[in-house]
Amino acid sequence: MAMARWEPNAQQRLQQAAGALFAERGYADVTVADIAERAGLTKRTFFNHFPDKREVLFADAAAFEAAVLKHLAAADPALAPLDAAVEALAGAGLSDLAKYGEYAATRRDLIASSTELQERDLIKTAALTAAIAAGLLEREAPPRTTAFASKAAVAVFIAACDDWIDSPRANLATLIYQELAELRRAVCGA
Amino acid sequence: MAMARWEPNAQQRLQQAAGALFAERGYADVTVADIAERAGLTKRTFFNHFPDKREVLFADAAAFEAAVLKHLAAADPALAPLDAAVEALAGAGLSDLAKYGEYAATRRDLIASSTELQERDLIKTAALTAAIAAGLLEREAPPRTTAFASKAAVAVFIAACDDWIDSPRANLATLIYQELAELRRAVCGA
DNA sequence: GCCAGTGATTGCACTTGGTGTAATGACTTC
DNA sequence: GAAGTCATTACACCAAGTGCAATCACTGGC
Repeated sequence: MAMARWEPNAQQRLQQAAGALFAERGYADVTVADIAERAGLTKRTFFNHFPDKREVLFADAAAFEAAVLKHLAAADPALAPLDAAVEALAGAGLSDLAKYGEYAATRRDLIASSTELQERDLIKTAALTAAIAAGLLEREAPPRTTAFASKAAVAVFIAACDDWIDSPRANLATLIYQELAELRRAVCGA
Repeated sequence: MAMARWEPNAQQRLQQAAGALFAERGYADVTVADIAERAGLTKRTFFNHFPDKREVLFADAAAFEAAVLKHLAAADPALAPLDAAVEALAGAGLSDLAKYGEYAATRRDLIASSTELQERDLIKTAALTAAIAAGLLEREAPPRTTAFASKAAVAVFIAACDDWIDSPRANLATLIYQELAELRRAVCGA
């Protein structure tokens, strides 16, 4: 309250405060009031910016989804649905995910520590999958194909991201195509 | 082993009360106190039987998972991981899912109406997927293969269940293998 | 400089989900 | 009939989330 009440980046400040507090005490032992207080705001203001406590960790998922859709629309029309989806994810991941840097591992561990956060994570990737499926529909692919292809692409992407977090020196695109090969082996025989 | 203490089926009564109330007024407009009252119990007792409000709709997921694992352990060791997983899901689904009958559609619509319930549904299928992956590991399959094969099998099973709900006269096993063929087409080329 | 307007922030009261703890009730066993 | 067990209950409590009205900071017109 001693500070000026009108600092410009409320949303971002809340995200940073939440990230710091979660890293210190864990997700469950941090209250929304705590987060707001560290950001110099109030609980009520937190809920003006985020619909619930979990969402503060998933705010940029929408931007990533938009990036994937943009890459998907720009992908070579000759590509098969699965390949187009994988390429779109790779393209968006290379630019969008690189900035996460070392924070990615912390974030992954944090999500893994709370079933609440896992649930939110799952529904976010489900939304991404559905968006990709819709994007594939624009490419004259049959609905069932889009459903399976989008799910497969996202599964490959997530597996590759996990690989990348464990060894960040590797090239994400390379990891993605390795996992894609693994998927094809698992699904269509050795 | 006292069988009849008070009314013996508190858990079941709570599930039925919840199902009825959710069908009447929707998930969001029913409170836990409402459910408990209709079952002749208290809010506190509800939370003695279910860890939270959503879980009352997913109580039998554990039994289904156990059934799948049993079928998986009994599957032909010569089968490829994906085929073994699909067969296990088909076997468990045929016996366990048939008694849902017409309630299956209501339940699906209810879950579709609430993001809270979708999240819980997603984490339950994720748990099932992980269990299947662990079961496949027992069959000397490499870890990455088990991850992708279990995810693919569950995706196929869910797609087939959706088909079955829309046309319950069809044979679930047939639908499953049709969707499996669709998946292979989507992942490994036309 | 004064005044109205806009939008972010806040205070407050309230509902609901969920938990810890101690007490009560019903039923079994000795 | 006393002791013991276990489900149920009462009660108090915290945290998430919402609706609503009141501020606050800053904008522009005058």
